[in-house]
This record gives sequence, structure tokens and C-alpha cells, in this order.
Amino acid sequence: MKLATWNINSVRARTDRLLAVLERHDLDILALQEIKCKPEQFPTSELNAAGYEVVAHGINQWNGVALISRLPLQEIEFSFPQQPGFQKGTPADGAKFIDNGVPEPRALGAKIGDIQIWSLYVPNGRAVNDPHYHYKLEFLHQLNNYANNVLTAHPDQKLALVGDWNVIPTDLDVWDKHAMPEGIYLTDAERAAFFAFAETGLSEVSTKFAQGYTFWDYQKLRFPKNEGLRIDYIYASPALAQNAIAGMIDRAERKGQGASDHVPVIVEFA
DNA sequence: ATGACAGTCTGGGACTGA
Repeated sequence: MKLATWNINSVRARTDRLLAVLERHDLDILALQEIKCKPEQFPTSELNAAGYEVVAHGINQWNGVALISRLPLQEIEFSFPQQPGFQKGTPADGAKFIDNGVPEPRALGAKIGDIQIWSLYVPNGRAVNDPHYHYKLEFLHQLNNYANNVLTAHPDQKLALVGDWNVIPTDLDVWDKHAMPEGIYLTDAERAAFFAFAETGLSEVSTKFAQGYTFWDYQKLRFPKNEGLRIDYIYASPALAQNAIAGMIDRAERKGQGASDHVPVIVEFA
């Protein structure tokens, strides 16, 4: 079973590349982030024709996540428990960000066979101590609580948390650790929030099979110079992780006209 | 060498992203 995650940066702009990725890698499950479209704008008929079921969760312009699967998608969830919302502005009550109680389309869960999978687009954070940064940390914290609750209740559950984590976990995951604006993505708090998932028993399963970056900015010849980031990850619970047998980063997908700035990360399970 | 990233729409500039 081949599982992949990919921040596609607009599915409408890259439907041809999407279909090619599914075919080239013979994927069974693909989690997308930044689809940047409403469900009715998603290329559902093309994907159905290619043999996939689809569920998309998005608005017209920003964010948006989707799951594409050969096996049926069941028990769809459009947010995880306690997923925070975000409203622009500075809180007047001393809070660190305004949670309007409406989760953005950044998480989509489903049961595929015996695997519980989430496609996740973790908030960017924008700048250290920006309200969006605190929103990001709260998003990761509540996601961690959810994962911990699932695995505490069902230790043998196959659980996959995959997506664009917008965290640079180690200095090896960025070409220049001083290159990020105001040090965003690699603060101690962001890194601690990322590694906290390992404390729940999850393990990141792409790293042991594949080296290299998963994102290269469109600007400043970042891709030709291989100045990138590794911010797309596949966390798996013990029952799932033990079946991981191979993995790769599809670096070639970054080439040519019309590429996303992220590439697919793929792990195969026995 | 005088360009310089890409997506979307509330569009021809602003916003977001990383």
C-alpha cells in the first residue's frame, strides 16, 4: 500500500500533474494540502475516472485539504476535536490569538480500510509571536491531544498524520538555518510541538527511507541551487509504522513549468 | 544582464505563503 502526502499549491492549476503523480507512483492513498478550491471545484470526475474516491474540504482561495483513495473513504471528519479557529486581529482580552471557534479547512480525517488518516496543513505562523504563530502552536497542541487520546484508547490503531507541518525539525532540514524570516519554522516551541508527536508513540516514517528537501521557494533559484526545506512529514502509529518498507521524495516533481513549490513524500507499507 | 515567484479574487493590486 503506497501512501503519499503533497502540498499541491492549487489543485486547479495542476490537475494534470496530480493525475500523473498518482499514475507514476501507483499510489493507493494521496493526501493533499493547499487545494485552494471549494469541493465542487475539485477535479472529482477526473479522479473517479482514474479509479479513485475523493473527499475535498476547502474554500475558494486559501488552505484546503483533500484525500484521494482507491479504497472507500469512510467516517469523514472535517476537523479534529478542539481544532482552533483563527480570526485576524489582535485580541483585546490578553489572549495570544483570536479563536473564532470556526476551524479553517486545514484538517481532514477518514478511515480507509483499517487506517485512520488525516491530511493536515499546519498554519504557517507568519512571524515569531505573531497571533498566527500562537494559533500554529495551539493547532499542533490540540492535534497532539487528539492523537494521544486515540492511541491511549486504542493502542493498536493504525493512525497516520500526514501533511505540510510547516516546521523545520532539525538544522539538517533547511539549507541555511538563518534564512527563515525572523527564525520562523525552527523556534524551540515549534520544534518541541513537532517532536511531541513522537512522545505519543508516533514515528516519522519517511525520514529513514529518504533524504533531502520537500520544498523549494519559487524565488531566487532555490530549486536549481537545492536551497530547500523539509517540512512535509508522515507520522504513523506503531501498528502502522512497523509495516513501512520503503519511501521516497519525488524531487523530480519540482522540475519544469507549473510545478508546486512542494513535492510528494511517499511511503510504502507492507 | 535592469529581470526578479505563484496562486486566487473581494482583481489590474492585495493577500498569503515559507
